[in-house]
Amino acid sequence: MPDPIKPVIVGSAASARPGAPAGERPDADLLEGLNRPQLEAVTYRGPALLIVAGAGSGKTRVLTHRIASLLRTREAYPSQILAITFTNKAAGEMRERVQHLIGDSAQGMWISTFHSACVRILRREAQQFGFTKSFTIYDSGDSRALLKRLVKEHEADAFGLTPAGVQSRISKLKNELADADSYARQANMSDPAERVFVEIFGAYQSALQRANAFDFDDLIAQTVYLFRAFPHVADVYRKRFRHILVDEYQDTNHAQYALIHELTRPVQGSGGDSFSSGGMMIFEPETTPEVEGASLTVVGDSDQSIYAFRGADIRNITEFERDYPGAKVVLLEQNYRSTQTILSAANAVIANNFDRKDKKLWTDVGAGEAIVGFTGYSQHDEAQFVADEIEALHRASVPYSQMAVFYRTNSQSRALEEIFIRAAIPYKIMGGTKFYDRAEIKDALAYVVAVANPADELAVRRILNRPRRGIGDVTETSIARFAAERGITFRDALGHAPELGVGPKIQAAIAQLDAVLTEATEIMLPSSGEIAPPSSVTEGLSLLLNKSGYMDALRMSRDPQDEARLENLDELIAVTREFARNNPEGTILDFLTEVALVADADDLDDASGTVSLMTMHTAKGLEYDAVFVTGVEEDLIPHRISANEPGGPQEERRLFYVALTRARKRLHLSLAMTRAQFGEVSAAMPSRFLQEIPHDLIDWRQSPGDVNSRGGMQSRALNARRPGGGSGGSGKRYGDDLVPLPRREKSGDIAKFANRIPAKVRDNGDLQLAPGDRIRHDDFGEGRVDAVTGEGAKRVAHVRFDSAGAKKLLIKIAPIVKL
DNA sequence: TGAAGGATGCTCCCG
DNA sequence: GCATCCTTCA
Repeated sequence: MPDPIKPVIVGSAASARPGAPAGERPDADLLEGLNRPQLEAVTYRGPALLIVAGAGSGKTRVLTHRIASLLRTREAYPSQILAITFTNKAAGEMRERVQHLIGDSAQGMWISTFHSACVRILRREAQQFGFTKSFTIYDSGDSRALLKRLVKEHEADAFGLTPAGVQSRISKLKNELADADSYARQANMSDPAERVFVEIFGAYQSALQRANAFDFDDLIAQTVYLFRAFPHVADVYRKRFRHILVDEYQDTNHAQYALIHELTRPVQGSGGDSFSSGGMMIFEPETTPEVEGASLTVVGDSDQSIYAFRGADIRNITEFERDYPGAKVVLLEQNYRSTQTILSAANAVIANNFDRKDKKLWTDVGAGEAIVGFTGYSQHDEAQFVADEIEALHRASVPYSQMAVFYRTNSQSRALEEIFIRAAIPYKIMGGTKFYDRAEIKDALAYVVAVANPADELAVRRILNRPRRGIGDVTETSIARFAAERGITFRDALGHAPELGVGPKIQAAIAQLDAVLTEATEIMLPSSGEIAPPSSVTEGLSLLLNKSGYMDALRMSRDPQDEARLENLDELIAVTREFARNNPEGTILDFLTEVALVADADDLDDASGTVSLMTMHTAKGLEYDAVFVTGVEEDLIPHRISANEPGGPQEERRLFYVALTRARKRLHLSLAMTRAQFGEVSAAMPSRFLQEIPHDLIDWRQSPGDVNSRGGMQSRALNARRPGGGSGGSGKRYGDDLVPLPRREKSGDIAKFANRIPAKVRDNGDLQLAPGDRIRHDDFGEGRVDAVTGEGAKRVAHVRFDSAGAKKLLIKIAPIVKL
């Protein structure tokens, strides 16, 4: 069945070019070497296509070949293609691969993330609804800072509202396309905390508007709003994009879903002028002047959905066929990445999720190496093992660049780093402490923003006293008051230093800052109206940093860290030069967009011969010959916080599944028996997920049992039955009581798991539960319902289990029965 | 106004 | 264990 295919025309594909004889398709070379489902995914033509792509099943290949095929057969102009990827990096790679396939004719496609695509649209259309095209993009730090001020002003802490809490609620609401007004209508306004929240939400939104700024969530939500409020604007994009492709569809949230929905709507042909731009499409002249909706291709794998915590809605993919009737579904189940051993382990783990459709990945590359397991006494011990193993593999000529180390939380990287430095292993941390999150970089960018978008008060306030100019709270308030009285912006108030009623020294400082900003504005946004060259970004930034005294202050400082800060600023200047090189037409706005959306400085170069360290989330979409999954412990993976969220444990299992399936040839699983967190050492337990892997797949160099009994190298180890909670009075530091293993019925009994895998998605229908009801859960046992919240498919039962404690469960799919 | 020092709380994941 | 916040004092 997986036999490589000579260009075979599959059904509907032929209709794409009725005249072209089989075998002479212009895209024939693009179809070579594809297996049958892949071929179908590339050549199917129709309004909607869902490609269910298991891990490593070649979906990037399918997507790029599909795009290339559309272009090659002249079914689409490049400008009619919109491809959405999950990260900027993925977008860059996809563009490169398409270009490689069809050459320069790929120019003009939009291949980008949701956020970049929306910024592009908003920059063009912002003036439609009260913004200008030079709007600022607030990252989560910026909105946090703004909310902090608002929470303080509204004295909301008295109601238990924190900036972080408010921020995450607002973010969730925006992902659901709720705004302050619509939320207020259905909120319980008799609750004072709720009332204050609504006030803050409203104030936050109007502050953003005043600052001519969007936060991350707004980029999507406001674009949807724009399309809905101004159909003629939406029509422009509907006519333009005839083929929309979305990768990682399982991780889209409701707002993103709605955006795609808006874009794929048919165009109501109010004006007949529209056909010129879509010239390739042929319409029956006698039918109504309506352009049919764009063709939509989505690719996803519900087993790899790992962003529910930030609003991703797995139903977008599971209900695709309902949303797009007549949609074609193609399943890619052959894995080309991993060995059978790795796949078997991953399959066994994910099979424990009760709310999934069964799907089996297979490969024909053979069993390969056993999975290597290791249990360290401490996280340093574990890190040492990883380092030793990496060295051994390197000596066996596995390049460093083909090895990666994953962990659940960023804080785990520190121990690894320490050991790697000592072992002289070249490594690089992906993500983590972000370059653009550093204070000095944010300061520098705030200077640039103050020039590009003077309405952005937050940015101007940020640089007001950086470097120290003796401008404190008092002065800042008088500037704000002056601005309010005169009805001018905060930025413009800086130009009136003598009228502010402050001391002469401070007047001079303000006037100096104003002069620097004005001078930089002339460079980056010349008043003559001509467009400054991209090199003006470098020029303007250097001027701002030098004439403001920012650089000098760092140079004079005796704080050793300030030297590193100077280097970072040099790095930023280098980034602007690079930007100018890559974007001959780039403006200051393009530059700011790029740095706001490319959050990590890691896109630089991966081929540089270093081991990659990253979180399991960051690992999505990547692959390596050798993978080390570290910290495979309870409370880490699954993470402690996930236990009380509906669907949390399942999401953690999917995350672990994603981590395992990144490995091509070698997989290492490691954990530590003790882990230091918050400065204190505590005992750790092996993750329940370890037990879900068939035991004969793991070769334990040192199993939890070994560490437990201090070297009794019996392989009873992990799988051994534990004496029930017994503490066997050992005085040893790593005695039994420190390392209780998760409860287990019988050693080696995989069969137990088999009956937990239902053939289809579990569905309790509209099971009714009320407070006081008793229920039984497959995993947690019996318990009593305390409350029921939510509506429809999202109803959640708050259950107090007799032994497992309080949990929240999604009533529709939880493995529960009413007693 | 700003430096120093202590108290606090936090950390799960991302564009 | 660390960064950030807050108070205190010069």
